[in-house]
Amino acid sequence: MTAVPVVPGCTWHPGYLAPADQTALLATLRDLLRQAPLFQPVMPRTGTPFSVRMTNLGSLGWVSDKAGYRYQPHHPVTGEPWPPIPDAILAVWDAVSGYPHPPEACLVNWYGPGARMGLHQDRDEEDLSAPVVSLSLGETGLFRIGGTTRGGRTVPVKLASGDVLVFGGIARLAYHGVDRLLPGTSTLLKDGGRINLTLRRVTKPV
DNA sequence: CAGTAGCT
DNA sequence: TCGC
Repeated sequence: MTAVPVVPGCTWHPGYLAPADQTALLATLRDLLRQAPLFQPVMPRTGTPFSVRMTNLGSLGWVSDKAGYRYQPHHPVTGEPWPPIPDAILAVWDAVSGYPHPPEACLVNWYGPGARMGLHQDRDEEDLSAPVVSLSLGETGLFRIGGTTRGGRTVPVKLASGDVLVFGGIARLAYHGVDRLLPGTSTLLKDGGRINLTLRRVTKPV
């Protein structure tokens, strides 16, 4: 498996998932999205909506609303527990994370045309010793990752469908985001757009 | 168009 | 301040 270093602590696995596996995973996701529909998060305090829609799988899911960022065990709209993380996704974590405990959260970010994600840190987890594992499906996203402070150099990565990105260790708190999508770069999603699955360990294992 | 300041 |  190709492992491309991006910045120290961050490794890119281009084409990790074969096209047939991407199609199968997408079918699984579509089924799960019926149980845990996409919702539109908003920024704390201001209520400014995100341009991505999201949902979660796993025992804990990341949400953002006017009260703040947090992990919670239930869907904010339906009140139902998040569906379990499918085995095909857990297998990716097992293969690339180097972490001996399963992820608790699989954040599903759905990028429609024009959606983006400003530079930010993932820092709402209690266990920062586990890496963040990201899996891309659909159109290529212009991803960017830098250091642990704003204002430093950042490195662009074109994350295509099937790519896996891992950032942990010194890169666990790296600023990262998605500038924009490259339209027409994938036919996996009929209407275009991109799905990003982000796997995280939230609590410290007992 | 990338990167950042500055906003509320 | 995971947006603009």
